[in-house]
Amino acid sequence: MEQESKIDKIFNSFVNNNLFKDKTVLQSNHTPDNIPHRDIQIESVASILAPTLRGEKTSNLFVYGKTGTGKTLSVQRVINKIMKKIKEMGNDNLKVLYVNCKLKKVANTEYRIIAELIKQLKGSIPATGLPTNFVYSRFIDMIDDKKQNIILVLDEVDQAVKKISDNFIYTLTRMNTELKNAQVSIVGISNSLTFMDNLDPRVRSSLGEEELVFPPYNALQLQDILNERAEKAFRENTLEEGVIAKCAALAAREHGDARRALDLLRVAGEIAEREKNDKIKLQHIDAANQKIERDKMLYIIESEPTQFQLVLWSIMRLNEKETKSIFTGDIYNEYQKICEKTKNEILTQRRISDIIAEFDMLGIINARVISKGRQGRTREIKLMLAANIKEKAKDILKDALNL
DNA sequence: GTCAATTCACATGAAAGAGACCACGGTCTAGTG
DNA sequence: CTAGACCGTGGTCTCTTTCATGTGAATTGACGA
Repeated sequence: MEQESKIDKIFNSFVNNNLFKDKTVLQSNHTPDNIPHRDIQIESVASILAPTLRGEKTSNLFVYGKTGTGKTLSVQRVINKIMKKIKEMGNDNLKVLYVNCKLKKVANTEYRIIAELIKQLKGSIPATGLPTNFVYSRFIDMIDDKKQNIILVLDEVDQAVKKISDNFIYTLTRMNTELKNAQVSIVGISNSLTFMDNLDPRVRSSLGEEELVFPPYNALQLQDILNERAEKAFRENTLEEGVIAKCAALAAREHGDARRALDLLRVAGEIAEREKNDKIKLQHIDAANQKIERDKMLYIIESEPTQFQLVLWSIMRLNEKETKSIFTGDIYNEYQKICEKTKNEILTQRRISDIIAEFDMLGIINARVISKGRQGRTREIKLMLAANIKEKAKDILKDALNL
């Protein structure tokens, strides 16, 4: 991995000999040496997790913050430091297990989360086919075979809880009572600030022994971050005046998402490069902003299952025909017609209702539940795709559905 | 005109089924010594 | 005798159906002024 990134570095600097010096610095998997404006948070995390150095159990920690506020990065930084320190001190009674609950393949269900944990302990467990309790006890056996401390980092727990239910966290927090030798501390990381509120009180009290909030970056802080990275990423004098400020301003509007800011800068660079410009200009940022939005949407649409695409196609057709609002019933009728034409199986209205709700979540449509009095209750739906995306999306759907 | 009851067209929830996937253990078969 | 092929059983996982319940305001119809 590390070798590969080095090779990338070389290739990047030779092949595109104009703007980028090292594009990897701007990519989302890059781990910077320095995390600006997060000193307080990092210190807090460090002081909370410090007892592990003496082999004590730490309080469970819960970290909130919107995407791109450096939560994962900061926690990982502290943990790396701890591991290093532990190694210096010469004991190996500490293990850190990190699971990202958002990654579908890795951890979409209780079973898979535990399976992933076991895998990280160098154990092997089949991807499916075993009873969940069995996997649980296997995990407990594995960590309880000697006296040791386990730090369990659950990234994006809110996703897992939404998918599974909160009693799996409860089980995890309760695990200590079953363990004779080992001790487990849990670090939960969540994007949602309200996540804790609708949690079982038992879970809340045990998981939230310590809480830490990562506030969004403001535009100035984002500028610092961007400046630092841009220096490594680009050759000298490739940034036009105000480019960084603009990136920062745009990203600050998106709840201070640093990852977004870096993406903007990188994509802007790529666009400028493709245009054979020797400088990144302000207009490239705008183009990048649009492109990111557009690519994201199109990618989502493309990778959606057939039934979802059929529903979206129905919505788009209605959107063209009708100038008035669209309602669930209209969509279902249109959808049925299209299914018959394309010889697809017709799902029930109940299901379509859920699919529509999911499109709403994705931001492709905007659905509002309204009551039309005697005409019943329904969703009022608006397509939220910009005109240039719409055309492209239509092509994708036509292609995917053989229309 | 006013007020409460009614009613529509879905929303929203819970539970359960279908079918794909997989592990495990047992049985069968063919190849080996 | 043993390795591998081939079941049957029992588990998970995702998508879906079925059944049940909820809901907000336009409409209705009774009522009184």
